[in-house]
Amino acid sequence: MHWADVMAERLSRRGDKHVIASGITPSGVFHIGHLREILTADMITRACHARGLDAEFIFIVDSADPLRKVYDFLDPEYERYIGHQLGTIPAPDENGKPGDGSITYAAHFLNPFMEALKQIGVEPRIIDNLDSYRQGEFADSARIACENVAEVREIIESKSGRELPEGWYPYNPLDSQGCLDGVTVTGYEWPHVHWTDSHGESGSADLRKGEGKLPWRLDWPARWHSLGVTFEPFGKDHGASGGSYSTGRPLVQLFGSEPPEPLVYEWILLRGVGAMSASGGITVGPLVALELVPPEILRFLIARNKPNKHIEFDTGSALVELTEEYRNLLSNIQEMEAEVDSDSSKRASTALITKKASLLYSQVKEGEEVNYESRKISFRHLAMLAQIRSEDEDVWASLERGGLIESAAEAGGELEDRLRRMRIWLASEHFPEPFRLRVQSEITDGAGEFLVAEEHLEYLKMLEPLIRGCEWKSKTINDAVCDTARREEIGLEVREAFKLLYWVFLDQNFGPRLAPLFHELGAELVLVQLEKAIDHLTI
RNA sequence: GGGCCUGUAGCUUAGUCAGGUAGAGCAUCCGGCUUUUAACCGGACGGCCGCGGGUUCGAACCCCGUCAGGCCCGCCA
Repeated sequence: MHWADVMAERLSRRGDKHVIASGITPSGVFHIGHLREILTADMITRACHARGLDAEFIFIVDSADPLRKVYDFLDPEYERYIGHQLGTIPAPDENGKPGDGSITYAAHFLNPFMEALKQIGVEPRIIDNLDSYRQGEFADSARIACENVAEVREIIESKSGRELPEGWYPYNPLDSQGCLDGVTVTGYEWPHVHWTDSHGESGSADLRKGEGKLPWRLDWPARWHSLGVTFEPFGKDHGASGGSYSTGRPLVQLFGSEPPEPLVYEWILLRGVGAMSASGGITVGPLVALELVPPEILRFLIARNKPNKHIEFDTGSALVELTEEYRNLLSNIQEMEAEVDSDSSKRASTALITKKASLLYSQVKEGEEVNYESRKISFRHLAMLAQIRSEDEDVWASLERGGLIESAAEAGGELEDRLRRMRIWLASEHFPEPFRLRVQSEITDGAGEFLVAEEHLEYLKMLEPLIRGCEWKSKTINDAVCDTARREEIGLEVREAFKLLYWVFLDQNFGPRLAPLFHELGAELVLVQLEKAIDHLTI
């Protein structure tokens, strides 16, 4: 069974109504790792729906979290906002300096991510944590915490094995400047927490009005309590024994609710770099990846990997492999289905069911049939066409000739979208070099090693005038290349001729159809390079 | 110190929760196709399932131990 279905099954034993939560702090640029959090929750929500459960997916934005430090991408001016809540401070401008405040720090980083989520088919109910505080959603939990300080302290200290500092209090009031740091709680009397701050000011925070917040280890269970969360996936940082999930369990019970079902997921690692970090600036944004491949590929990245496996990712070869695997699965799944039936092993049928589910959960629209349209056209093929054909029409024509599509009309929609993204990928730094056609303007060492035989020179000498004189069409170019090789006085195998030309033009002994490539390169460029090859052999 | 996750073919891995002959993709090699879509089709090669014990008629799977890698217990998904 697919991991999302396994989880949904477990949830169905718990009840029929579920609130599936997911939360992220918008402290910096969102990255692919955050996508795992969201998509894990999204897919399990869908799996719940598939088995008739009433499940709602909510995405909690931690806008109430304070700025911890001045990250590398921020100007030192942000020093004065440390300890201030992300939903109350200004977004950085393009230089990392605090902006004019027309958009908050939290919204600045959240908005592009929301756009990516929309494209990727995830539309959760958004809950702004700062708003929740201001609307008093946490008042109940905060009151219980403040009335049971010793017990809360005991739970956290015993579970985490960590000693809390002397003045620790289960509620952090905002100080006179709106900062959460350096505030000392001096007393509590519902609904107020009294405090003094580092500026010598003192005051009272109303628990019902968001004049402060719960520290993380209480904030989390308080959300579970107020929203009735029954399931939440979280990164392994929270999952360790003594981590915030294990202290959250008894705390949410203290608030009067049952803890949600957990699911710990592993990190996505940037190949050759390590873990991604929003605050450390090592990221691949979901929007960047979305520019390069269709959204179902990114969903597939999450769907095909079990949550407890780490994922190695990059925007080059890893994306290519993923794209190819998706396509291969599309073209094989129906065949596999036909083969796997009653007489198959349990193993084979389990594998099939899991793979089908991976495809299903990769579809952008929930419940939509798997789209098989693009299965015949591989990444390699499309990448090659996109490189030698600058006009989309020519790409469609080529696909049509190859029998990969019925007609150019079929190219609309998804294929057109794929090609568009492929062109962006090609133009970017992310495109993997081995797939890039490297059209040569000199005779490379590799080509030089190949170009040794007398026939090679004869062939090129005879080809050159034909190329020069022929009508610049793929057909005539191709005829010139092949007919020349076949002439008796040359006696070169056609295959050998192609190899020769691939070496001269691409520095490798194979390549895409040569004639369209020449056509695309233009007569002038082709002739210059041919002459260089002739010169090389003549010396 | 405490805990979590991972370890299966050269690489990526499925199968572990419900024990029943170890599967796939990529790569490699061979063959087919040959006015060649680095395509496509067919085949081969390749695994003491980290290691040691135990339970069982039977273990990649369950139990105990052990080694290795990654990570957490400081609010980085």
